Amino acid sequence: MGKSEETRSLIVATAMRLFTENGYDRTTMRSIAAEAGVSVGNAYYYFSSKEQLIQGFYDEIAWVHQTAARERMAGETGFAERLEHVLLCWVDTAEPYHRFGTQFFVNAADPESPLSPFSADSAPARDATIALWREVVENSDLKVDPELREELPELLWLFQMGVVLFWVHDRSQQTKRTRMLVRRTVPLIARLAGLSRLRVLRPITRELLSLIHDLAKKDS
Amino acid sequence: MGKSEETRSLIVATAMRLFTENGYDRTTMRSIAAEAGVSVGNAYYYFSSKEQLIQGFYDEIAWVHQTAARERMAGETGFAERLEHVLLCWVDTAEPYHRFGTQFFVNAADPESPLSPFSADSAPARDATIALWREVVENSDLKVDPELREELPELLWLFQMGVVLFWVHDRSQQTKRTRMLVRRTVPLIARLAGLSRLRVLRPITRELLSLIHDLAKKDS
DNA sequence: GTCTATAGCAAGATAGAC
DNA sequence: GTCTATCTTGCTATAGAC
Repeated sequence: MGKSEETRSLIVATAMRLFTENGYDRTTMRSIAAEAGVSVGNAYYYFSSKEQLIQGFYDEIAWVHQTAARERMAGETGFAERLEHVLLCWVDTAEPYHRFGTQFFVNAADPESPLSPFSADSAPARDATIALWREVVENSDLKVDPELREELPELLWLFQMGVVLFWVHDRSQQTKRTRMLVRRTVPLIARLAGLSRLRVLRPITRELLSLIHDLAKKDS
Repeated sequence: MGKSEETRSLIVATAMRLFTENGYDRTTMRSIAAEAGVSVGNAYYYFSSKEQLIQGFYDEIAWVHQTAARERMAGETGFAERLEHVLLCWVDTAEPYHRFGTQFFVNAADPESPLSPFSADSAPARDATIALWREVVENSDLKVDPELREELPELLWLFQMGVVLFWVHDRSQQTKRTRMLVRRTVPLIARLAGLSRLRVLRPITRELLSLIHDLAKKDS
């Protein structure tokens, strides 16, 4: 690891520590620089803004979650069970950062921000997560409309974003409410996915898939 | 209108203009004050922060939307039609502010912020909007499980928040994509609501209602 | 209670020297 | 790559006019 890399990661690590200790807003660039033993200008040499420091945090949490989730659902074939494992695993992984994590995800809500989960910059992280969801579906015993099956990983990623949004607003102890949300919506989703082939629901399923397809088009 | 009211609305109007022209971030309190011909101190006398200026914007847009929406769905009894009217009416009302509106809704995403649609400060505006949704349901010909009917206004408000979230990220011309989303999800929602009494879906409906009920509890 | 003027702080960000 | 000095801007404080 060159000097450059070293300074960079020193700054990130210091920032993460101060963020967890004092919160995002109350942690100043000055204090990060001072604590890391570098100048403010140097910190800005590596990170073009305070927000940019957050990307490092995202990548790490995503990485930890994916490894833990794969381990946790290994051997399990029930779709609902796999779904629940992955989501609860995320809640567990993110738990220590909940206090200041909210600040982070607020910044991520800005569509212009490279930190947005929908942004081009987030594409690698997003794709990696969707790949995880594809594994959830493919190695499960789920019986579902083949076309829906194809779209399911992306839809589950979207649902995960919804869970994150709920989690951000969750003020209960140990984010119990988010856990409840997960535990009780997961069976509903699994049930609905299974029912999607039913005669009465078939047209709704098709129209939903067609809509998603049309919305995904880059033009229009 | 007294002098106080006049100054207040002058400041809001100026701020709105500058926000639309230059964006939220690039508009400084100094420039707002200068352009409105008041001192910075005076601006802060009326609005405790730059964010606070946004609340005025919210209130105005909500007011305009509600009046226009009531007019637009008057006489219409079809549930899906009424739903579509109200949502498309919102998209129309918000259209001129889309460019900088995103900046606003980002601030609103902060759960700690009084600007959050879930905050206590937003309760009056939220209740007014939910009341509008209650009218949508009640004066329609919708046949639906009575318990679901009771919760429907709040659920529709939540759906509206989802539409807003989509709208914020919508970069298409005249927010065509959001309009498409509305036009095509509305029939699905109406259909699903109607089907909620079906034997296969009944348990799902009940469980969903029970979950919402439990999540709404303040404790836990 | 409404408003001006001005000085100043804190903190994010930048310029330019080395 | 790194630093010091400086700028910008949200926000506060004060003192006083009407």
